[in-house]
Amino acid sequence: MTSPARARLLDTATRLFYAEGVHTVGIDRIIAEAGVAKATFYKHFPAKDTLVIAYLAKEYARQREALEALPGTGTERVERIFTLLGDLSCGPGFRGCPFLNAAAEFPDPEHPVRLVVADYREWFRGLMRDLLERSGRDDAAAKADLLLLIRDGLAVSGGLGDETAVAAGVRAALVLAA
Amino acid sequence: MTSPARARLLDTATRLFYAEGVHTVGIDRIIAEAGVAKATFYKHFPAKDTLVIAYLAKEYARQREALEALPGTGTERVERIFTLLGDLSCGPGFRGCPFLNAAAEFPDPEHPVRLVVADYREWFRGLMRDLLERSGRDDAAAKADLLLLIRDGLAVSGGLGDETAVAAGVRAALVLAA
DNA sequence: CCGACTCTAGACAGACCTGTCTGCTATTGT
DNA sequence: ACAATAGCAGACAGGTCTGTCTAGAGTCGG
Repeated sequence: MTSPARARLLDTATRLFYAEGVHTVGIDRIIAEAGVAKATFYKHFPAKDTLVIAYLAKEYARQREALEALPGTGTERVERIFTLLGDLSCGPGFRGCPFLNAAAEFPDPEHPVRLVVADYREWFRGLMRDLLERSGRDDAAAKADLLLLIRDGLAVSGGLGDETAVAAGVRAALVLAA
Repeated sequence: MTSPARARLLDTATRLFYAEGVHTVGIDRIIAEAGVAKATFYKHFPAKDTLVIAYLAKEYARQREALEALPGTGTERVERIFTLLGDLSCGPGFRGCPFLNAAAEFPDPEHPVRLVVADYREWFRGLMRDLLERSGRDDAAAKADLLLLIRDGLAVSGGLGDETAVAAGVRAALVLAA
């Protein structure tokens, strides 16, 4: 189903979009670094926006798999998730949340890119609420909202190289889940 | 010292940069909406980056004045600040934090734009720490880190139209200050 | 009244952008 | 063997971007 050229395009776009932003990276550069002809690119992706959406959708699926595959149930998994997020946010090559970075470049809230971002956030919020409820926490919905907000803060702080704020956010999330 | 043309340029740039992003708004549009000739623009701002930095510096000064002029001392003012931030984040025309939005468009952490963003965040963190210390809170530094992270989360959530997350963030900040 | 200064209007260069199109080659299924 | 498919290479059009430049109009202090 997925051709090697398409996969190379998506991988290259993922790397460049995340590292340098969506608007600053042009099609020419993506096809050059992917080693793909321009006509081939436009065969697989009718427009650049399509590629951006594919990039975010793939990232969404990747995170979903990663977080849902973590061991533990209920708040135990919440703790694992935030510990992992904190480590990633301080790790090399971290440049913030791909969804938040993309949203900052697409001001129109009705744009498909923004809809993927909204989907991602709703999924994360629901995951938090389910895990909290599974451990019998009251106010699971409100706590899930706060965990989502802390997640955003971790991504921002990590992307700006503020490791002490990341540590504070992880601690707060662990307290909230405990 | 500041000419009317320069002020008009900066005001127009502030409006457009905040509403639509830095890279998507071109010089031509700014000078057209400001009613200023191109040569005049390049006389006041040698390059577009200069205008971006002036935009952020002015926003920095504006927020600094606004928050430092709020009544109350210590944690009382922290509470006022986060209540205000929460209201603004849910208000009309809110499109996220101008510093975080700009940072997302400038990946190089050494870029002058990023340095202004870092300055702003350090000021906010220091303000929080001072206010907490003034009220005799222990772990003022750690709490200030968390308040900064919550501030980031408020801006992100508000910018994405997530009012419930904003409310959760404000509640958490008030609890933290109490 | 004059020289310095600020501003307007807009042409222009050079680069870069997206997206289309034409040829050509290699592979693969029937 | 042959047709269909996938891909490569690159020219091209039409637009937008930043930044420079020319030419002239208005203003104000001395």
